[in-house]
Amino acid sequence: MDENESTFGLSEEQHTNVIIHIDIDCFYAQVEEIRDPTLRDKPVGIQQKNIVVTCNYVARTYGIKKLMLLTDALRLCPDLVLIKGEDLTPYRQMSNKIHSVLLTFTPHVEKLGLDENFLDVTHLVNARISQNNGDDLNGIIDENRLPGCHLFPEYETLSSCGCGCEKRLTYGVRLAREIRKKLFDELEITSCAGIAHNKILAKIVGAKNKPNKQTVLIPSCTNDVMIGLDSVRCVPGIGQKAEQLLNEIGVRSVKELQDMDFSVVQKMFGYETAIKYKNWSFGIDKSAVIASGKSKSISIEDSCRSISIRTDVEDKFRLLLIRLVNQVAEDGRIPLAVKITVRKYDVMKKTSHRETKQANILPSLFKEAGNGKITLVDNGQEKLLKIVMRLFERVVNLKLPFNITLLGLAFSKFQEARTQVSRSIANFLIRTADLEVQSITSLSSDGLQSIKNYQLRGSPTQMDFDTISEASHASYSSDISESEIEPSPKKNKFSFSLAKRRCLATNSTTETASPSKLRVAELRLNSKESDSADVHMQSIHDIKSTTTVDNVVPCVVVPTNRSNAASTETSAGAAAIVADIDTSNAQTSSGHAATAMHVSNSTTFPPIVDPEVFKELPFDVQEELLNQWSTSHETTTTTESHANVLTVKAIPGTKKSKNNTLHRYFITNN
DNA sequence: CAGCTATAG
DNA sequence: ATTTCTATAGCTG
Repeated sequence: MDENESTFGLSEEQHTNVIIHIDIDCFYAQVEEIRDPTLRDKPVGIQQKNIVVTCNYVARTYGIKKLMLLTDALRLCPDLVLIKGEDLTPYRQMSNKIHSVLLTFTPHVEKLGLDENFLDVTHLVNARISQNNGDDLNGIIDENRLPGCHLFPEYETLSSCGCGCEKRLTYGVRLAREIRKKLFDELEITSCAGIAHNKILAKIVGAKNKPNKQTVLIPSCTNDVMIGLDSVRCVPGIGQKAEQLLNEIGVRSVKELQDMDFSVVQKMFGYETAIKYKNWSFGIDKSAVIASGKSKSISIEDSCRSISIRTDVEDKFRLLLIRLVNQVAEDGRIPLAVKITVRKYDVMKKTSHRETKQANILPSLFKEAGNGKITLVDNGQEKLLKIVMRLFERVVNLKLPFNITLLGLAFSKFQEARTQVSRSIANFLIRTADLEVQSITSLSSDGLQSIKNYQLRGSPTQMDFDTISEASHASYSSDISESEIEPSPKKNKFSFSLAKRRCLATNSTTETASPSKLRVAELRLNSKESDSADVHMQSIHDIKSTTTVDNVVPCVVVPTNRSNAASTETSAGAAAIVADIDTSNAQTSSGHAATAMHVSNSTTFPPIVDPEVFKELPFDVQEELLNQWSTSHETTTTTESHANVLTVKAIPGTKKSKNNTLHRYFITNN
């Protein structure tokens, strides 16, 4: 079979899904018009620096376009009302409200920027079809005989492909109307919608009729839409670079991309990208609507003419930091990394070059502020600013002249705020266990997040949770001024091997009887697999598929996503692990502190918990902890320790032991 | 992992 | 004169 036909050919894709793309009309301008309704009949431009980034439709009648220079815009329209829009806070807030409204229809809502969303309404449509069997529908044409409702192509009398897509899309059209109506009724927001059987087509077709209109694509006319696009650049996902490359070999239209030899596309972009581009050119898009979760980073940046002295840099960073911390405070999660962005002035006509540096930061810089929000601790701002300036000095040599045209700050690696329980876990662990494990963060009941965040941080002393990170850090870093920066990954790796060596040594000499002195440093469980050989991360998937090692494998207890019934319906994996533990060993002199064990029937403890300590806790705390553990512990592994940690037999059953990266880690380190 | 690029709004 | 302010995914070392 010809690959071109089978993989990229026309009418390859099924029409079984119904996707709605929602695009808010002139988003920034609408937000401003809602704040000040007198703006509605005036030309309004949103200004960032000396650019009019967007404008309302009145302004567009003057010929004002997005990203137009301020001077050009004013020349076209001297009466243009300009609104400063450099701070995106009001737009972000409205964007969140919009997202919330959309979520009342379906959880399958994917954000694209502040003003666009994809909704996968397939399940809603199917539910309606099965409920009333389509009896209340007269078909897609009738459904579109309402103002603002369009077909693409407009003249088309529906030529059904016989797959039932007409009925599905008819309900999709109706849903889109309901969605847009709700946005208007509740938020006074007008929007455009595109309805189609995949994301790319929904987006493209939704732009056919604007503003405050909606358009549904007749699936059999997919190729008409694609061929009708002005250039390959109009295909969402094909950006400037790809367009330029394609133009260089004479490919400008979508049709020309369709007709390109696949091998040529592959040579230019690689196999995966070539497949995507080829498919897109035919209007085929197999990507799913991915529900947008919380943001993975929160950033802020400010461009400027030129900053050439250190104090100006520091002042700018301080202002950025204050604004950024406010955003993070609202978010409620605690960032574990900070990143700076610097754009140096250069006569580089190339891409506006940005340099970034990031450092890990300690969660103790933040504290809870109640109502799910957080704030900086008392001296947190100065400490952060110090870190930021140190990062800056890694980018810019202050002894040489410099010229900065943009500064940016970002927080990332978010962790759920410390809860009462995790605090108490940390506290009793620290005070009681001679095990030198200092903090366990985020043992929330949110399973997935727990997996990502569950980490054992190395730290040398027993102290109170809140002060420990600073003190602990002193031992990692010889540089005092760096004391708020978390050990970098390299340092972590370093300290880990150090710790390992130390515990081995300890072990073989005097302290054999005190195995819990093991320092577990920076054993992070990441949710993504990494293939690099020296990686010391272990994804939960790896662990789940960990198996079959015929001998003994090092393990660490990890939490995982579980239902609340976990204590009774213990998974096979967890049961196997617990059962395989040498319990006599566990309860006696060595290794008990790091051993998973049973308490009262089938409840499992994390290995680091001393049951004696546990019994001392208030009953409600006990209960909460047990509940959390039962919902979050499914699979079990433990660090190898040649005596410090009890070794546990691997889970028998699955077959991918070679892909066990944790296992590999120990092998490469031994 | 950190840092950079491409993409999108 | 590809500029503004963000956010994400993917590549590379």
